[in-house]
Amino acid sequence: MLLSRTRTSIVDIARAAGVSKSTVSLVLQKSPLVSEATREKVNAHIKELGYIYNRGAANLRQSKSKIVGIVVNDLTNSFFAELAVGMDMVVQSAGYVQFLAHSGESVDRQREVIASMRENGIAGLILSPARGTEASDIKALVGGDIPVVVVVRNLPGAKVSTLLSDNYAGAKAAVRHLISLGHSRVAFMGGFQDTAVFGERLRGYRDALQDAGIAAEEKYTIHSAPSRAGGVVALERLMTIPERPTAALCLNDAVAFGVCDGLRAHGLEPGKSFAIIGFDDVIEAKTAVPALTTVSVDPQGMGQRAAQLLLKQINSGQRDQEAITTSVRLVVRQSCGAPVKQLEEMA
Amino acid sequence: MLLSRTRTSIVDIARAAGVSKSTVSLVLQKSPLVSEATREKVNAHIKELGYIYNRGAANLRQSKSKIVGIVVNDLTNSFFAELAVGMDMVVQSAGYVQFLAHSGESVDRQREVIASMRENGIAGLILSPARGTEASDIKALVGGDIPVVVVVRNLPGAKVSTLLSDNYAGAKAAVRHLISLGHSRVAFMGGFQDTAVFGERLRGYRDALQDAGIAAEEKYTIHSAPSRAGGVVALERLMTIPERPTAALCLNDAVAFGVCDGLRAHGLEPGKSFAIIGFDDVIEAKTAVPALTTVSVDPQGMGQRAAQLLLKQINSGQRDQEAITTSVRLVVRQSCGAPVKQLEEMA
DNA sequence: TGACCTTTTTGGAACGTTCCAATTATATAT
DNA sequence: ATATATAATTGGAACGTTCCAAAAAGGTCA
Repeated sequence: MLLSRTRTSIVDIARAAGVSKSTVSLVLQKSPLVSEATREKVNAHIKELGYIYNRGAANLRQSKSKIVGIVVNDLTNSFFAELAVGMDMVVQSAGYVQFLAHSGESVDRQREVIASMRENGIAGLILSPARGTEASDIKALVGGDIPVVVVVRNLPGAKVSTLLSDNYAGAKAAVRHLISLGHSRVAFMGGFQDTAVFGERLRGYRDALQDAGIAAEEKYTIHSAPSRAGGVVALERLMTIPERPTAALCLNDAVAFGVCDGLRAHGLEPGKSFAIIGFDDVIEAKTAVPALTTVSVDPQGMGQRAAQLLLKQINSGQRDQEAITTSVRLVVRQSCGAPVKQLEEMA
Repeated sequence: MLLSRTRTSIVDIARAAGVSKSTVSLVLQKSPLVSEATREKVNAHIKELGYIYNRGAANLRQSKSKIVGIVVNDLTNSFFAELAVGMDMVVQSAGYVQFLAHSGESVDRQREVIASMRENGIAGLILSPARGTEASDIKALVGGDIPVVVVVRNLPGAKVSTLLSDNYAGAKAAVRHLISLGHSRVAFMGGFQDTAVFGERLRGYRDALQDAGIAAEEKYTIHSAPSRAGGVVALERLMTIPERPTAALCLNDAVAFGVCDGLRAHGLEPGKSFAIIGFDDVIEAKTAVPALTTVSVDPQGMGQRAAQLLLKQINSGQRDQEAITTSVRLVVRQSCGAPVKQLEEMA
């Protein structure tokens, strides 16, 4: 708990170098006011005494900080881990540090950790909200005092900036591609219906079918946990329905992998017996066998943009909300790939 | 950058409640010295004015903090992400917050971020070192001022506490199991030889062979990046060698999955045509097809233990180093599973 | 030399808290 | 009522910085 017996401060250096603490402060700030000679002398003593700048004291004096808070709903999901890494990159390069915490989809935990971050003086917050977060929750936590950027999951009604991927367009493009390959019985697999992401992707899926004059069968939409295990479960469900689909758009890549697992367990070959498209383009997507056709979201790039947006707002002091949707693109690989004739035969 | 026009402080509350700032401070600390009546009065004003405790100011006064630093070499690797989540859990529950950063295996970045954390007043540090980190590096950064716990990767010579998994025993058990299934040509796949983890697991692999009276063939040790993509590459290499092995212990699960991918690309069936054992037991291991036999390390539990160890040292002020190795266990699933006779035929 | 300008340096107040010693209020015993 | 113990409250210094106004140190020029 003790930070040190009492760590060496600016006045220790001042005393050692025979100058005033103000001068040492100026040296630390690389002010041009101080003469070359004293600057060197002071720097020598700084090095010698192993001085460590106390940014907390400076923050107190200046009523500002170079700390941002990042709260992510699930760090064990590699999509969000990549997102966090992207943020980390730009935050670090800007000379800031981050409190980075994992809410584990718990709004309680999220509330606590945001409160704690605020007490510790963050200058801004990036939030990938836990499932079930209300717009009013964050208003209560950060009442417009600091800029907030909400990413990935929309929080309708919250007076904050948002950075979302274009879920609707991505899903639509994916399903259009499946249709162009000749599929007409296309499922939408995975996810819980209470999330905004699910809703947007489902809408894209439906509209693509409708545009092609295909009626969207209710039974072809199969809910499950948005995870690999959930994908396995969803596939089991799918196998039981009559007029079984020949292709599926999955809520995300994790579900898609689970569906692949499930197909194999049934002796079916993903990409040959059944066409699959994922969503997110996690790193494993391209090395998996078969390589996963998916909608690429570039989570790392998204994290970078989110952090840039936040830093911009911090530095400009501007608090007006900005809503950005980042474009996505369909990456065609093997999992959707076989000629459709063959698929029809096997179904 | 601005934390607020000037956020409401303890004296604002004091003024509003008609008491002294000292009293407000006592209320905040839940001191029994203050009477019930004034406590309620003060708390009411705290709520009304939307007061936010300034922990930075308190830290300054007390020369201590409730912040820990966590630096992880690669957050996009789900093993390390789980590790971080484990730490997050106990850190948060203890009322601390964490600076959590990703070094991306760069020692430069690692150095910078640790320096930055120190300036921001961390009370302790947990480090999963970037590849190539020297013991002297961390001595330079934290000269015994604060407790440090090094996890996962050993840093021989560093005067810090360490928490490592029992790589040697795990690898040995895995190979012993393969031998008991009848395999005699066993490969060790993946990883770079300059890391401590690689060395320890390799040693376990060799000793298990030796104990069984099998000579360890040099050519059966195949280096590659410790990733899924690396596993694919390693398998390609393996396919070219004469007297091809019938089984392999992989450096970690990521490599093992890559090897599975590679086998499939060659029309071979992991677990049937070739036995595979991974290391780490990441979440996907049990849902993959075939389910991966692996050495379970429980990264989340390890993260928890690491955080507990650090907090203990912070609170006790003790700085003597403690070296813990956490035990591991072999989890037998399908990927190593088929009867050996069949494997021999196919090889 | 003194007057003036420029370059460097410097005390001291302030940021929001804690903590100590000292003070004031309240209760209890005589 | 006074004395005394106990409970509750308080002012002010301190933590390590920054920043302002002001002072000191050098130069230049008449």
